Amino acid sequence: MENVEAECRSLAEVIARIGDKWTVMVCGHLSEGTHRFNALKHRIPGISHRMLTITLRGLERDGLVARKAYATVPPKVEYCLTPLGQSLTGPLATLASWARENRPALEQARTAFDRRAAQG
Amino acid sequence: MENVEAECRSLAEVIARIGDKWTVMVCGHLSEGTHRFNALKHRIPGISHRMLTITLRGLERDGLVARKAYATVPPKVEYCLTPLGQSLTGPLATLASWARENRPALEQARTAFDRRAAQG
DNA sequence: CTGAATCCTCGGTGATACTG
DNA sequence: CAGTATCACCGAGGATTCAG
Repeated sequence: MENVEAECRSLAEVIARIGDKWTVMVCGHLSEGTHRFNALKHRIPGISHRMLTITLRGLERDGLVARKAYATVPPKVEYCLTPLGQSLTGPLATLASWARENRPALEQARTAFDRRAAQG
Repeated sequence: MENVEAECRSLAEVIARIGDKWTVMVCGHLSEGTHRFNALKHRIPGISHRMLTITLRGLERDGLVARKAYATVPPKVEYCLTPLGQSLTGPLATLASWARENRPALEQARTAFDRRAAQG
């Protein structure tokens, strides 16, 4: 790594964008394919109606998610990843692999640290 | 991608952990090598004394950063990445590359979206 | 120089109700 | 079914001060 400064800034930008509470979850589920609003809401435990709307708006604004509304009654709106959004799933999967492989190490370090802190 | 559910959860965990305002910055600079507290503080524009302390504590707790204190006057404390922390820089660099390559597309999508929203 | 504690502000988030 | 608006809450983060 030579130009750490520039890498850091752009990385920090992306992390700031996708680092909120729900964005990665939404992206992950949309990487499976197109989903309707309520389908997403049902698949993502704990997300509120409002936050799903906001999260999808943000992703749509950044060109990562495409929204398709059908003028039917009742309304039907489908969301899917754009090519740009799909290109992000690769790097995210890399990070996810690291996460799965190293989660035990993280938890072990955490409990060890807390035990040391508790004892002094 | 078959098991999206599990991948999502572990990924969301890591994102939640490193997705705060300063962690990636600190990791990035420590990936260059060992640094003292004030060195980090000066290299990371805008970070407060308090937040640098908290961020480093969190990283140390998770076993990503090692802290070495010298019993001198004045005190001298050095921070560096652990092997676990170094193993994270790979996936992060992948994400950083994506960020640098696609930042123009993101900004373009954003302005286009905002223009559409402004006009109706 | 490094770190801990306190106070305070602000924005993200959730609950709810209403609209088309 | 999908989206918007309003209110209230809570915690992240900044400024400051004190300690070792």
